[in-house]
Amino acid sequence: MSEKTILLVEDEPAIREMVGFALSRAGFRMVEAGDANEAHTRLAERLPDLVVVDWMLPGTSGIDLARRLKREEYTAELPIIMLTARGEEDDKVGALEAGVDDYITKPFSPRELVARIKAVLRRSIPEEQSRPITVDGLTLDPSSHRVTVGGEALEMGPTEFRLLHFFMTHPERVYSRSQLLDRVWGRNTYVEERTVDVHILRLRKVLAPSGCDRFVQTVRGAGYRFSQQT
Amino acid sequence: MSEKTILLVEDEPAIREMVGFALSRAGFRMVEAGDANEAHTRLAERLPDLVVVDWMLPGTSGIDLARRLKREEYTAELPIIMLTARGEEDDKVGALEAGVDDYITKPFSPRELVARIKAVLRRSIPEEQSRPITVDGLTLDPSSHRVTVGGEALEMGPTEFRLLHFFMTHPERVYSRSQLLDRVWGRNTYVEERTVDVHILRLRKVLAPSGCDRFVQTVRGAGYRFSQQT
DNA sequence: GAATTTATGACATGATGGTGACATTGCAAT
DNA sequence: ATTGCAATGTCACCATCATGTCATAAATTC
Repeated sequence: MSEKTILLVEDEPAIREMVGFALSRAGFRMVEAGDANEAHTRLAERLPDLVVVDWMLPGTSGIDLARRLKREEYTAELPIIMLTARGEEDDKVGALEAGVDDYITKPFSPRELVARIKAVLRRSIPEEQSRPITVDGLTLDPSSHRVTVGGEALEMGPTEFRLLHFFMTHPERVYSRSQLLDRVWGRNTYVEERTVDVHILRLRKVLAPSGCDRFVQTVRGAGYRFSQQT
Repeated sequence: MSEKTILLVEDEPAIREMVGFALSRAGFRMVEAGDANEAHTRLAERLPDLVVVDWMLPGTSGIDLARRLKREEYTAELPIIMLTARGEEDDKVGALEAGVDDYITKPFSPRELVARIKAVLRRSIPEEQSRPITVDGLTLDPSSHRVTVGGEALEMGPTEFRLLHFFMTHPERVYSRSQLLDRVWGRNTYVEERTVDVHILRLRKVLAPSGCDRFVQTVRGAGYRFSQQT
């Protein structure tokens, strides 16, 4: 089994260190973020297998972060474990509403956290998100965050990766620029529609040498489409 | 794209003016209401594309208004953006519970409001109902925005596509040029009736190689018809 | 054959998408 | 701090495409 990646969103360095130690000893790779903003940056770069979020965070609270993650298509399936303060019943209710998979009450032992992580990972179907997708030689593997064509790896930016990922999981269908912004960039981002063009261009440039750019098709007046047919 | 109408429910004239200016500059039409009652009157007259409601209103509060709108079938699908006071966490929770689509914390910049409005409008575009339609080998698939005959893709302009789409969903019936203009071009477009002829011609040219142009029939003195029969 | 209606080719104009360049930002290495 | 770098969003410019209109040819009706 490949090494699982855990994203820890926690502002206290002491807890970060403790959890980090426990996770690495348990064979997990850990990515850290000090607040919700940083968490989004990390998520855009590479999707972890699970997120551990502290309830109390500077700026956007952990619960808001969790809600946002569940709302975005790209991160909706991501399991979340929340760290809550002792005995805050309200927290639990809120957390469950936000679609959190499990929560741990502070103070907790590293051992318990690891156990819960394993339990959540076990029950969440890893296939759904991380199975590689192949279209006519072009393979995208979400778990290793890699795109290959004929064994050759392709280099691209995070946004292009997410764009291609979305396309390959939703082929043979036109998406307007607006829809792509919603579903690839996220609902709370406000960027120009034409920005989509530029990223389509960048994606095509990467795919061009292998000829796979033929899958990324312009539908004039409607948007873009990922299709195997000409 | 047609001009979108925004209903602003806000009691403070200063904010009304500011928002009004920002909206008109962004190409929106704005309708104003000072309280919940007035809002209902405006809604009865004409349904806007989106409602912006202040949390604090004289009489019925904004949150109650939002709840009411979501409860009524006529307005249930209407996107709502709520203006909340600074940092009132309770507001956010209540707003989300009431089915509000987004909320902005005062003070806000007009620019941000416009951005949010656009984002909400973007996401609330209903998924176009889209089952592929086939008539004797000729298939039109709205979701992939593609026309094929015997697996072979046909290329055509957006207007021809819409025209064919309309025809295939309304077969065996004659439509006059003005009816076609209304239903394919839109109610408030002003083009020559003869223009229809030209697009019929263009559509036929695309369909001709496969012989499918036989479906597009001229009914002299009446208009055009899409029919499987000769 | 004259009148009416439709088909068709050509064309100006506007809309749309592709593309290179650039400013900005955040991060990593120095 | 400073520098370098990669990613990203925005813009301006250009090529191409789509559209509406017209003039004229062809077809149909009387």
